[in-house]
Formats: sequence, C-alpha cells, structure tokens
Amino acid sequence: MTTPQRHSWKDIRDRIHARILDRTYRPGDKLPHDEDMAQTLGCSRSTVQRAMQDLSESGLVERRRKGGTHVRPEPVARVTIEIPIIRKEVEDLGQRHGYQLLSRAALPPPAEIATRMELSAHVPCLHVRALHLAQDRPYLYEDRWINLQTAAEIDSVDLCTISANEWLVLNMPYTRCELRFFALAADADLAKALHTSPNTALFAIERTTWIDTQPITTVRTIGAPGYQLSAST
Amino acid sequence: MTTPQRHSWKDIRDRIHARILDRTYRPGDKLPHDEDMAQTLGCSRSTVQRAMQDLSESGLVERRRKGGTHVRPEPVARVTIEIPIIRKEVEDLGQRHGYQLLSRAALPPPAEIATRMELSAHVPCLHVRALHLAQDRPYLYEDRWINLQTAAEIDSVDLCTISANEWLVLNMPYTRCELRFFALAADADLAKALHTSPNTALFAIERTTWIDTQPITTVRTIGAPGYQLSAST
DNA sequence: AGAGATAATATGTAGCTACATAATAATTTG
DNA sequence: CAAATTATTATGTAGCTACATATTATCTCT
Repeated sequence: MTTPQRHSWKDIRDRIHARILDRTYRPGDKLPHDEDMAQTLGCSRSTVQRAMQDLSESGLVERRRKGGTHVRPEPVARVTIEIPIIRKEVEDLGQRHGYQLLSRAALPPPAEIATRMELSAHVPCLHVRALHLAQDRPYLYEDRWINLQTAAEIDSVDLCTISANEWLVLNMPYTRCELRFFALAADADLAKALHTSPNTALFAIERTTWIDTQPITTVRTIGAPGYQLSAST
Repeated sequence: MTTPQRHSWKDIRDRIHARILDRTYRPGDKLPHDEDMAQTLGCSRSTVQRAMQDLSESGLVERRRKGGTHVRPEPVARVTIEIPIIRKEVEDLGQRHGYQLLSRAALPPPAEIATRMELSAHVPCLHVRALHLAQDRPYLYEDRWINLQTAAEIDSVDLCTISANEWLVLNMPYTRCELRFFALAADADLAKALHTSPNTALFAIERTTWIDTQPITTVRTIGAPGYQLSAST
C-alpha cells in the first residue's frame, strides 16, 4: 500500500458523531484537539476542521478558540424549516392552486402593525387580504401589510393575477426575517373565509421582513383546519 | 503597497449577497463561475468557494457541478428553530421552572402511536404525562411514549425529580427527528391541566426521534394559551 | 431524430503552509 | 489577594496545488 489513503470530511464527521451517539463523548465532555484527532484518525487538521465545522453548525458541538471543542452541554433539538411560495407549496402537494384577492387598500397601519414592523404610524402601507386554495378548498388565509416606501412598485402590480406573497418573494429580497408560530381561535370573518365554524383552533404563522433597517412587509398567515408545518433532520 | 491584500470569505459572501439584494442577480439568474469571481474580486477560488458554501447553505443560491451557481429560482423563507430542554426554556425567560409528573405507566402503544414511531404494537413502551410550570403557572403539557427496548434505562429513573424530556435529551442522542407544528382544541383533561376552558385553541408540537432505525420516543407537547414559538434570521 | 457513450467542465475537496485571532493561562503589579 | 498585563494556544482562515466528481455538452451510431 504505497498510495496514502485520503479521508473525506464526511467520514471524519461521521466517526466523531458516532462517538457522541455511543456516548463515548457525552453532553459537556471535551473532545480531543483537532491536531490530535487528525493524528489519531490519519488525516490532516484541515479535514478535521471541516468535519467539526459541520458538527458545530448542526449544534452538536461548541467550539472556542483555545478553549477547544465540547459536546454541547445542554443539547437542543435544532431543525431547519423552509417556507416556500404558497403556490409552490400547494403544487408540491400535487394539488391545484387557486387564489382570491379578498381586499386591497392603501391605509395607514394600525398601532399593532406599526409596532410589529418597527415603523412609524403615518408611513403609507398597502393592506392586502387574500385566500389561497388547494383543489378549490381554502388552504391558507393571508392578512398582509406592505410598506409602500420600501416596496413602492407593488402599488402598480395586479394582485388578482399574482399574489403579494409571490411577488414579494421574487422581487423584494430581505436581510432580516422574524417569525412566530402560534394557535388562534377563528373569529366570524376567518371562519367564513376558511369554511369552518367560529372558535375553531387554527394554526398561524406571522412573518415580518426587513431590508437592512427598512421594514418590507408583515403577514399573518392562517391555515385552514388541519394545516400543519412539518420538518425533519 | 507591496503586501497582497487578503480578503475574508465573509467579505466575499457579503459582496455577492449585496448583488442579490440590489437585484443585480435575480431569482433564477446564473452567477459568474467561482474562478471568474475570484479574479474579479481579487482573491482565491477557494475563498469564493467558502463564501458560496455559506450562501448555498442559507438557501439563497443553488450550486451544481458544471452547471454553475444560480440564485434560487423560487426563493423560500428558511429558518432554523432550536427547541431547548423545557426547564432551560423557562429559565431563559427569567422564570422559575416547575414540573409535575402526572402519570407513568408501562403499556403497549396504541396503534396511532405505533404508526408514528414506526414501531410494532407489542413493543413495551413507557407512557408518561407531565406538566411544566413557569412561575407556578402551567406552561407546557407533555404526553410522551418511550420505547423501552431502545431506552431501557429510563425504567429505573425517578421521573419525579427529572423530566423525561430532560433525561432523554441528555442521555439518548438521536440520528433522526421528525417534527410537526399544528393547532388543536383543548379537550376536558387538557383544559383542566392547563387551567383553561374546553375548546381553547392551543399550539402543539409533535416530535419523534430515532437512533438509526430504532424509535426512541414520541411526544406531543402542548403549550398553555398564548404559547408561541419564535425564530429569526 | 433519439439513445448511448464520451469528453469537457465547474464545483467540491484533501492536504499543505503560513498566518490570524479569540480566549485561556500565566505572570506581573499594586 | 485581586486586577491588569502578557504569553500561549487551539481554533479559524487565505491561498495554493492536485485531485475528485457530478453534470452538462458534444459526438457517434442506429
């Protein structure tokens, strides 16, 4: 055997991960230094570093210069959720997407909205309410406010043919996003729009985006009964 | 100027990102090759590659060998959520954590649970129900099933002093996790446990973990009224 | 024209050297 | 002894070379 064996960073990562899984290294334990591991595992330090970068990004280990690398003392479940364009979400379910613009008006934002967007109350906003359908049944209801100072072009967009959701995603890149997930009880309007009875428990997502310090939009998206969000690692 | 200027991958990433934000490169557009960018930006290809790795991992761009790098054609909102140990979650809110074991029994799992866990119905499981408090008020209710073949040691753990949630996180590393978020209406038991009225809309998280192909646990965690999950980028 | 095989290519990587830097440990000072 | 300063160190990185590999383009054959 004259050719030196190359080790991929994924192999190295998986070998370290296996030591965590079999509890050789437990939460809070210190792992050997990169240099020592490289020697033990027969690869270069930069390969160990690359492997550790991935383990660190997945939240399994914590790394500090000079302090070394530790298995995370208090493990968290970490999961990445992707929220696609709504039309795409429906289509990926193999269903026909439908869309209804329910209302559109240029209005000053109510105090709660202004607060959420970190916006002063006299900035002109576009208020859009819409319903997304899957196989002609209500799927998601959207109540959205758009800052007309940041996204002025949307004022001339025909929101009967493209949803504000889709137009914004395609045209307004953002640097900051705040999300929250919660449950709410349907009021009369919502119950009517989503074809359910008042007080039904509904799943809601609130999302606010900014480009640098400028608010773009805030939206409350409410799922029809049974809507859920899934993720896996 | 005789010393060559070094560019950090973060600078390079931010400069590329800025071109996406100012819409020089729009969704679906092809970015210049790494080698060309390295020349234009005055750094090495490996530095561009490192920058692109980050942009790709954040979901902004898609990279294919030979095909090149494109701004993601249909952008998604991508967010990473961390779910800590419940005790820690309460403490991080600056509140006093309390815990009540409501019930504990070794039982065969009902069909729905067995399905969720990808488990056969005669595998012995531990069924644990518990309530977590914040400042002596109900915070989260947990209904959990634990596979006694995978996590046999939990059978001898005193679950009055440490929650199953915490014990499992610290002692049962997992390789696979499935999560879903949804809303539900409180039944009589739940309403009583969470000090609310029947049919209140509640936020629920269901989480199932496996180590390799072996199911470890499945849990339905239900928040008290007003509970929400937040995340930001 | 379509299918299959081959060639080319742009990203992905291993390993190396040299350097940078955050943070920990050791030493010095009052 | 505590606080401040300095030294050390383990991770983080830039840039390079050589190589690997998934995928796209091109060519050949029927």
